[in-house]
Amino acid sequence: MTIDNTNGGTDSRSGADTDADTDGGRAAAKPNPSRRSEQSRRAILTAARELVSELGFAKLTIEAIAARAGVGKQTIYRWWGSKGEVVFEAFLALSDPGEGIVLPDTGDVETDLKYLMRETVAEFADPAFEAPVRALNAEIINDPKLARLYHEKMAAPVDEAKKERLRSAQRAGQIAADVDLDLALELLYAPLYQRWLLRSGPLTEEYADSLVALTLKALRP
Amino acid sequence: MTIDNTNGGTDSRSGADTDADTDGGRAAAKPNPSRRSEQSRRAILTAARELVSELGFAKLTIEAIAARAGVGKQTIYRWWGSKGEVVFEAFLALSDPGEGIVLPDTGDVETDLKYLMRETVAEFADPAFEAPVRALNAEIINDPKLARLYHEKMAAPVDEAKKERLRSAQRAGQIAADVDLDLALELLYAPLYQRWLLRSGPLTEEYADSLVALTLKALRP
Amino acid sequence: MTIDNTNGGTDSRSGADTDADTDGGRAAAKPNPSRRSEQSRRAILTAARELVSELGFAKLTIEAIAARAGVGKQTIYRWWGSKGEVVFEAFLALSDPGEGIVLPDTGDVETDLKYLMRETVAEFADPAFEAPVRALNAEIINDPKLARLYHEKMAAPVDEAKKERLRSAQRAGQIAADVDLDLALELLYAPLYQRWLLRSGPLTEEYADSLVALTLKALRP
Amino acid sequence: MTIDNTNGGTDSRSGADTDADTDGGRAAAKPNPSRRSEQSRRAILTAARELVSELGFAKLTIEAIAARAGVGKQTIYRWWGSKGEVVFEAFLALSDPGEGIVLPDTGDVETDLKYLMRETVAEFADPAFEAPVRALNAEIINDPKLARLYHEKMAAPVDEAKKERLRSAQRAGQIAADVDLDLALELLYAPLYQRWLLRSGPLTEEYADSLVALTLKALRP
DNA sequence: CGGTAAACGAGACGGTACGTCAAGTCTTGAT
DNA sequence: ATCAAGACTTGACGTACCGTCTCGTTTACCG
Repeated sequence: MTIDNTNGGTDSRSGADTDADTDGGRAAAKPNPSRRSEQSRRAILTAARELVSELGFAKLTIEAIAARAGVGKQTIYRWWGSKGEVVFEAFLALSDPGEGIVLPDTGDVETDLKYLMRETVAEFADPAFEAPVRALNAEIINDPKLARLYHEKMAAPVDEAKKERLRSAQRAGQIAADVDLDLALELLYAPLYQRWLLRSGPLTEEYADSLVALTLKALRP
Repeated sequence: MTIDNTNGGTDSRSGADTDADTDGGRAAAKPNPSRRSEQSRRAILTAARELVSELGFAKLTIEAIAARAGVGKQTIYRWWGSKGEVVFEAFLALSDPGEGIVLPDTGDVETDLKYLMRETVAEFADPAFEAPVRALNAEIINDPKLARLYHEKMAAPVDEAKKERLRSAQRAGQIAADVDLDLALELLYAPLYQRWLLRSGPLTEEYADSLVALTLKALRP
Repeated sequence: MTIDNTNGGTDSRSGADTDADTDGGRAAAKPNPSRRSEQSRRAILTAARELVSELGFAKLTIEAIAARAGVGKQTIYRWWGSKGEVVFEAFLALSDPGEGIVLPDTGDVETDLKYLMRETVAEFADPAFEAPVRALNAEIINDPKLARLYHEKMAAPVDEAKKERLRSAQRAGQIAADVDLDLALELLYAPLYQRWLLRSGPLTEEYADSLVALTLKALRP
Repeated sequence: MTIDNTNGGTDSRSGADTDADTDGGRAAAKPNPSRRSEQSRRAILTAARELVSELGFAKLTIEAIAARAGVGKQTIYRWWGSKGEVVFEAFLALSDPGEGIVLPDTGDVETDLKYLMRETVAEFADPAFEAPVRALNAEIINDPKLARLYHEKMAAPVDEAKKERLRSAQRAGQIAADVDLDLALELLYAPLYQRWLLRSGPLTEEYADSLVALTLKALRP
């Protein structure tokens, strides 16, 4: 984890709105982040992570998080705006890779993509991954703010690494130079993700291979 | 979301299920579907539909449905196993097209697909469509049973129509004959759906066009 | 203290009130007393009585009453407006003597009053009596509604019995015929009650005797 | 209500107490009264007084006092043991007459007492007097320590002045020489006080007059 | 007269209880 | 027997204060 600044990351109030926040007269209190207990923060995040795995997101309660963390409920409400935010930050802390992500590059884009996609299929089959990620996605559907955070903090770094691999393929002449890489990524991953998330079909390695093959046909120069 | 009730299924209308069930000694009640009040059923479904649009799924309550429908809570619990089931059946009743769906076929698959995709983009931008469909998808994520029902009752017929159009394109030599049409459909729709559902990017007509163009490149003979 | 319910009183059993209340439009719910659970009511009252004795009124909580009574909090909030009302009704149920109170009448008013007053002194010294009655009085000070109820339901019958004894003394020529009996009663009891309630002095049998002697001097024909 | 704090008393000014206390090893802090901020003390007392009038004692909170006084909560907890103590000292500071109280003495005890009692009746009717005094009395009921303090610091001086007037009447032969003046005072005031405090009856000037007349009958030589 | 320990304002903390809401179950007439 | 109505137990909600515990920041005493 990178050294934290005052903001701390998930702070919901620093939302999309332009936080000039001169506070013309709002009654709401503004907790001072510099006095925040790092110990409590970590205990809450840990408890949240554990409980999501144990109960699933829907059955998770703020009270249970507070109890497990040995923390007053107010300490949660003071720093997070919803159950979703807590859980999201818990995931964020977990998944934070620290530095850059580098994907394998054997020189053959098809080989590498098939490897990546098979890996993703395997990951989706892991029950420890399943519950929390489903929970997060279900929340994202109904919470634009969370969606934005998710894409900024969690998806973007990974996507950037994948696009870097595609750029390398472009340089190698394996993919057309004028292809929109964002679109290309969606073509590759969205079908897979959707099958898993919405259970619209079986997820096998063969499926992953077919998907890569078909997509690469579209991307070829 | 909850495991299940005695009924064993969401579809309350399929009374002819496996209801041989002479019940050897279980204490649980077995409501007799033949005595069911059709009027109450419709009032509940209508109330559910209205309330999902007004409040969203998360803020929808069984009590509110019962109140709006002028119905006792027990009448809902008697025939449905969860909030999700009620709402799903409400959608189902709404979207039921009765008979087959036929998509336009001008002879040029690119034209037709672009039209279809632009139409989908427009539909996704309609607020009246937004709330309930997001709600349904959020539930599907965490409820395999609901997912199965959704794909069987709602998605399948539409998908079949789309595949029929692709088959027509295959016959016209515009799409390779050996393409897996399910996969093709996913390539086309999953990126669009994901952008909307998970808010991973802007949804424009240009995007739809690019998506069709790129996908068709993959499908070409 | 609390606003009020339509009933306007603590005694929930007196359904025959003046309940003209056609309800012009208030949104508040009106629970139907005929469906009330007598078992829960009694459990609540019993728990309240016990807990006041154990903890005192100030440390008594609605939650504790509900827990001890094996009852949901809502069931308390549904039928009573405040902690004070519950406790008051608990006392009321306890102290209800059913029928009329008759005080001893030896023919000599001084003897009888001294006996009565000494009895009162003894009662005040009983710890089981102390906590709840202090609690009730403390509430009465700040709650006019409760005060009215107290005087109507609990004090009035006892006072009437005492006045009857004084009337007997008037007939016997031991007390002036034109004395205001309410005032006489206050002269007798208020000093004693105040010493106990506000702890303004020691409560002894000698004090009771002196008080009776002095008061009777004032009441003599 | 709570037993006590280290300080041992409500009167924070009596710094010279039993403060030999060299403290052999207790960990508890001993705030040094000489460093106490007189400004904060006054702000707290003022805030307490205002807030009791505005909200009543029950709804008064330490936090509100601290906020209104512009003071940290700890500053209150450092010097007082309970809400009751703060409020009591606030009253005490208010009512402190500085020096001795002298009551009118026209030579006729009945005239003077009726005047005094009517004045008391008027005082009781003043809403500014009502809230805080009721609050104080309600606390006294459940707090022996507060009761003792009240009688010592607030009641005693006034009672002494009244007894002085009665002594004067004894000297003038208007009251029997052997009358217990404490008892006499109670006979006079307790009925009035009780009517007001427990709302047991209307408080009028006529009532005050009758009370004086009847009591004097008991006190006559 | 400058250093230092206290008291101070502020407010975050672990808690308890509040009064409300809804869940799902159970009971009572009415149809 | 199902229905509308709604009281019931349960449990979580989000809020208000509790009394304790740091935080810097004055303040006043003492060396």
